[in-house]
Parts: sequence; structure tokens; C-alpha cells
Amino acid sequence: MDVAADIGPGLAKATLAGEVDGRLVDASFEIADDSGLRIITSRDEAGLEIIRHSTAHLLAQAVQRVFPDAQVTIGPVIENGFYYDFAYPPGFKPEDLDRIASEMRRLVKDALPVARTVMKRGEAIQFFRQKGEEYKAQIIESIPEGDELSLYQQAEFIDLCRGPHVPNTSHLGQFKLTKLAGAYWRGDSNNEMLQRIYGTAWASKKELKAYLFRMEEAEKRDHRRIGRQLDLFHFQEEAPGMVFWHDHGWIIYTQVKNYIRNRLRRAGYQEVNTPEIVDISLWQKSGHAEKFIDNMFITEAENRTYAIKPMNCPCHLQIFNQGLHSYRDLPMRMSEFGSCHRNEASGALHGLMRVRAFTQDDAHIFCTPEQVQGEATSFLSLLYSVYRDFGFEEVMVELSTRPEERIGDDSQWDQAEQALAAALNESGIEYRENPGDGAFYGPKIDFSLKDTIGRVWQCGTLQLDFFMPGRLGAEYVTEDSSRQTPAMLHRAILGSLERFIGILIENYAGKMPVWLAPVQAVVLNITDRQDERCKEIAESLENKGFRVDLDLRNEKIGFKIRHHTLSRVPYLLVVGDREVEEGTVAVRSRGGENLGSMDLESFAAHLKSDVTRRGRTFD
RNA sequence: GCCCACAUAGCUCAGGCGGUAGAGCACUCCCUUGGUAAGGGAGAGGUCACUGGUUCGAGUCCAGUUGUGGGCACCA
Repeated sequence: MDVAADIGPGLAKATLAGEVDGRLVDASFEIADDSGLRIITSRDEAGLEIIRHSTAHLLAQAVQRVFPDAQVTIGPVIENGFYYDFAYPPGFKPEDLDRIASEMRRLVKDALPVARTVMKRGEAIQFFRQKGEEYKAQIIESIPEGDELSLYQQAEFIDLCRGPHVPNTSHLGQFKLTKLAGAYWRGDSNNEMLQRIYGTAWASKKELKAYLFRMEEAEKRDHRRIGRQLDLFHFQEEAPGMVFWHDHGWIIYTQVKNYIRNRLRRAGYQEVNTPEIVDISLWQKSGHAEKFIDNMFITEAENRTYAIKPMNCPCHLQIFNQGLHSYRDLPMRMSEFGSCHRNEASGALHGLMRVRAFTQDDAHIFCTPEQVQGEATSFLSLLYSVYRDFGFEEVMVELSTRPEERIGDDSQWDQAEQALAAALNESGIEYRENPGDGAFYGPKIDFSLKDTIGRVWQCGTLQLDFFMPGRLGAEYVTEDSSRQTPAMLHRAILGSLERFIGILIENYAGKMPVWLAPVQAVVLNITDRQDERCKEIAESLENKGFRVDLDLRNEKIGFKIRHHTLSRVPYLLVVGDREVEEGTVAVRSRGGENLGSMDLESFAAHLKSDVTRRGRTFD
């Protein structure tokens, strides 16, 4: 019997697929007996994935009905939905999405049965080639010989696919085509560009609507929007990818920077500062010019060619190389708020997240090979402690190993990769491996955070480098008076301050925790009779080191409350005749809560305790 | 860099077929002295991103450039 049979009419109808002995199969899968059978419905995680996958096929079918010349390529499931790439040189127009979506709805209504068949590899290649599906044929050609391939067919549409799929298209329908984009065939920019259509799909209308609502809300947290609303920073055409920080934004920036500065000093780092413009020869020696020359800003003066520094490591090595170091000096931890410029591809720029001028909380640790793992481990604990202080709990960790283009020999790479993996394991950190994605000089661990709509941005990094110190002539004197090249750890916790602050803004939706808030409290009068008292209050709090504004405008209190609430100021201090008489302030929190009247000392104490609070302080 | 889209006042946005620009908010001034999310009135504010073309005439049509947005590629 098949999976859907003999389980009662209700469940049979809801059945999308089955799981037999841990393997997902179609509802029509023939099973010998019931042992190990589980029914998959739209309520299962796996069921939702099937719906998304089948919706991708539905999209492909609809596209080919509307655009018979479009060739299909691939259409995987992604977070919250799916996409499908089509080869269609004229390109789709945004308004085509509506036509395609209506066609998809029609196909849902038709409740087309979805049937699985199998074919031999060679047969399948020929089959698709005959249909004019050159891309599909190429995909199958890259699948290893031997296996039988499964195909799924609904009406005239047939696609290569591992499956499983829904039994018929009536199980679909809660979808929305969200965006149209270009994407390179096989992810390679040397190849032609395909047309990618993204969509989201859900098991119910309610979930679909909830998702769309969440996305709308998330867009309101976009750091570019909040940056404008709160007057934090701006960009302009004359300096693409470079930030003009305004007063309030710069306060956040400075707070973040000083916080890191203190953490690093306490962790045994020395802070240095190096030139922003350095002769190109240094970058040639380090190997950066060879690989990144197109992304470097170059400037000429008096017949010399300089590079505006795209990173700090070669400069830190210059400091290390001054004088002679003993093994007793190691580990040497050298930090810099390194101002770097990289000529990023124009299409890569993205608000504060990807800029051309940025500052890294960069540092390099020079140490003996034996010290590497210990330094890596203590860095990991420092990084997590910092992230927790900023309120981040979800950190994505990736270990990237040797890339094709690299320097150094394989035994050194083996050692380096093992050292980083060991540090992660010792710290009990879960991570994903990312083979081939390391830097040209060594493997790395990347720490990424998500923005408000779920895009992932790399922030922290820990890179192990056995090569650069040697290339740039670094050495130290060992116990037996011989000379040895130190190992070098490149590391950053925030990564770029710009990017990190962008993510911070989005995570807090602009409601910065009190220690980071540009303005911590605003003193508001009710009428101009309280002006003098308000000034006294503001001055007294400022003298205590708080960031306080005064709003004595001739406006009603409701208007001013609204104004400063929209500006996300943590505390509003209202002073009317009553407060003047009692010597108090009426305190209102950012969340709209009335904390009642208190004397200034009590409020200052309250604010003080907020300012010292770290970690998740969302309100 | 590549694909698609977009660019009008400080901000958010209107401006069918081509006839030299409009709203709300913000801003300035006046009235209002009001107790916890928008009191009222008046005023000022635009080389319609830039360059070129078509046209008697371009914010509107065409081309290019720059920038931005969404993806892709890249990311030391």
C-alpha cells in the first residue's frame, strides 16, 4: 500500500509525504509494511520544506507557460521560501511577476497530480536536451554516473529533482513572489547571468500574512532609515560608501570605540596607530597588492606610488620589527582602531554594512607556535563576552579552510587549521566548516550577526597566519639564542565599527541601551515658569557625566513627549510647577511608563545604574 | 563589476496623452502658558540627480553618466 492509504480520510488528505525508516518519501511511495512510517503534513518542518520546494516547481511550470522560451535551471528551498533561476535572455520585467503568480494560482486550482518517475542518467540527459533544456542537461551531466535519477511531472512540466513533492498542486497556494534578481549560472561571474525569481511560501494564509507583516515591520528597523530619522549619519554622492557621521551617531560610535578600547587594554593589548598611506612596495611584499590591487585606492606623490591602507597587518609588523624581541616578550598583542579604505565593487555597497572607508577594531597577536591555541581560546572568550555586552546571543560561527589561491605549504595549513578547530572545540563553540574560504595567508574563524531582515554579516574574525611574519621579516630570539619567526593571529571582535553599529541600530530598532544612547534624558518644561529650574537640572546631570538635552520650546507637553519618544530618548524628565515646588522631576521611560516623581539624586542614581548595565536591555 | 528597478522641497510622497511644479511632516514668525505620543494661524523653501538628444516647448520621451535599492559575484 502507499503511504497515504489506510490512515483515515482526514489524515490522508493532509498527507504531503512520508518518512519511512528516517527517509523522506512521496505520499505515493510503496511500503512493504507500516514499520517506521511517519506521516508528514504541512505542520511538520519537513512538510513546509516540501511545500516550498513544490512551489518552486510550480513557479517554473508557470514561467514556462507564460514564457515558453525560458529554460529552467535550479530552484532550491531557502529560508522562508524558495527561488528558481531561469535562462531567459530578454529578461523578466517586474510586472511579469503578477502574470506568473496568476498562472501559478490557476495551476493550484487545477490540482495537478505530481508524479515521480525514474530515468537513467544518459537517458535523462538526452530527454532534457531534446526538450531544449540545455542547462538541465548540463546539471545532469555533472551528476556522477550510475545513480538513477528521479523526475517529477505535473501536467506538461517535468523537472529533475530528488523530491519528495506534494501529491498534487492543490496543497500549494500560500505564496508570494517577492523579488526579481540576476544571478550567475553556477554562481560564477564568468558565466552568463540568469533571471532569478524569489518567493516565500507557507502552509497557511495566516502564516503567509504573518511573515509578510514581519518583513514590513523589519524594514522599519533598517539602519539607513533609522539613521536618517535619528540624525545619526548620512551618505552622499561625492563619497560613495563613506559615512558622514553626525553628532548623535558619532556619540554611539565613540561609546562603542571606548568600550572596546577598555576591554582590550584589560585583556593585555597595547594600542598603536599607523599611517594611512603607505608605499605600494610594502603591499607588494605582504602579497596584498598582488591579490587585491583592484580594490585598493592608490595615490601618487613626487613620483612615488602609495596605497591608502586597506588593512593594518603589514604596519603592525613594522612596529614589531623595531628592535629585537625575546621569546619573553611574547605573546605581544597589538591593537589599532585602524582606519582602512577599500575600493569595494559599487554593487557591494550597502549602508553602514559594506562601506569603502571603515575602522576596524583590529589587533595582531605575535606569539610562539606553542602559544597559538591558548591565545585563540582566550580571544574566543573575550569575543563572546563583548557580544553579550552588546546584547547579541545568536552568533554564527564558520571555520574557513585553505583556499585554492594561497601561500605556504600544506603541512603548515594542516597545523593552522587544526589549531583553530581545537580552540573552537575546547571552548565548546558550535561551528560550520567552510572549506576553501580561508584567507590567502591562513585559515580563519568568522563570527557573523544577522541584520533585521535576516541577512548575515561577518563581524568578528580570528585568522591564523604562519606566513606574513616571515614575508615581512619578523623574528624573535628563542631560549637558545636562535632566531625564530613568530606566529601571528589577526583578529577583530566588532570587525568594522561601521557595520557593527549598523547591526546594533537594527537590533535595537534605534532604542539604544542607555550606555550607548546619544541623549540619555531630556528635561521638559510645562510652561516657561519652569525654565530656570529645568536648566539647573540639565546642568546638574551633565556635571555628573550624563548626556542630557533641554527642551524649553513653546509647545505643549504632549507634543514634546511625542517628539522625544520618536527620537528614542530613554528618559523624559517633566518639570511643571508641582515639581519645582517639590524639588523633583516626573520621570517617563522610553517605553511610556510613568516612573513617578523623584528627587534629582534618586533619578541620577537610577540613570547611573542603567548606564553601567550591559547585555540585553531591549525595551 | 553584472541583472532589474528607482532618483521631484530637509523627510515621506502626488504630479493620465509633453504646455515652465504640489501635499503632509519638519523649518521660520505670530497667537496660545497648555501636565505625559501631534493646539491654531501665517510664511519661507525646488537648476524636478547630472550631461546630451528629440520637440515650438521636457519633471514627463530617448541615450549616456552618477548615485541609491533588491539580488548575484566579490569581501585581505
